[in-house]
Amino acid sequence: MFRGFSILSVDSKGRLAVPSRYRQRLISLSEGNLVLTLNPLDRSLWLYPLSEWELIESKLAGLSDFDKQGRRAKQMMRGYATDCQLDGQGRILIPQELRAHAGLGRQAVILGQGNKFEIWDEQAWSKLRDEWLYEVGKDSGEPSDALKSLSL
Amino acid sequence: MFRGFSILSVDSKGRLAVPSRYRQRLISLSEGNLVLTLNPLDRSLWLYPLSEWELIESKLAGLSDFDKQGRRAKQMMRGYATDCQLDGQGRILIPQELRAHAGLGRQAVILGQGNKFEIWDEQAWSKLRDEWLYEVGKDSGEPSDALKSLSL
DNA sequence: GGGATTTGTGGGTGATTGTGGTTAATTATA
DNA sequence: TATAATTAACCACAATCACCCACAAATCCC
Repeated sequence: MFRGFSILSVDSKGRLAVPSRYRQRLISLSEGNLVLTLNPLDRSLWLYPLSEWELIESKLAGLSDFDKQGRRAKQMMRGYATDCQLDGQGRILIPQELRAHAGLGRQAVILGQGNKFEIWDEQAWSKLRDEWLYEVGKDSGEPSDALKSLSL
Repeated sequence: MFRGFSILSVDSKGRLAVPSRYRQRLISLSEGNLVLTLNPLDRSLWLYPLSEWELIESKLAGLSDFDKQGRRAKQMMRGYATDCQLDGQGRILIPQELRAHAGLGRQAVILGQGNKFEIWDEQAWSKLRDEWLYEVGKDSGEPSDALKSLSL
């Protein structure tokens, strides 16, 4: 399971270095074959090892086309799914289209999220984090049932 | 279960020595593998033995991505969860980002909190403690039902 | 109380990692 | 087919980190 946080730069060619602590695992999981796609729920990207992506793909195939949310998620994720490979320096190239969707500027944040990574524009991410911390801290907002019962 | 209190210094590189009385236990629990993440409820950090963190992670994995609050909790807790290892001197390195979240200066406080440790900036902690003692002393705040029936 | 040991703190150094750039290959376009 | 644009492979530098050693303060033990 992937976890953890890094700030990385996206260079002028749209390349992003995957933090080295993950590389070995990515190589042994799928020989460094990765799938990058958009996150249909946020303005960010998801990066899967190929083997994990294949599981996702079969889950998506199971979603009914008559459920609108499901259909859209399917379209987005599959439609934008891009194969990529770690280069010699452990970087991936993020296609223009996907960079635009996530609003990726010079600095990006990469978050380990279990079976995948999530990639955000650095500023967008800090904004989101601050807002969330504020919400949670207010201590008046209504936590969802799932959260209320969560003991950490 | 961890308990107790220590004041420790954070050196210029952001390292913090785990009090030696805990080290043996941390090593036997998870070979000195620890996970440091942010405490979303306060400006402080949580330090888990890896084995304890894995329990938390599986709780988080159960939250739905289609529920916004659940998704955010997952992103934040997992995203900031940083693997660390005790170094030869029994220290951990606290990443810049996490230090910033907790406002960690030169002196830190580490509190045993059951399945984890809580790490505070020393000044922030004393302030909080004093405020809390003052609040409770006033005896006017409304304790929740759960607290009212608590005998300590 | 005094010596020995453990513990916390600080710093130096070499290896690793992230980043930027250059050149060659491939693909697309005119 | 030639040219432009894009992508891949390669190299080099700079910042960071892990590892090591050294010292001082606290603690333990006789």
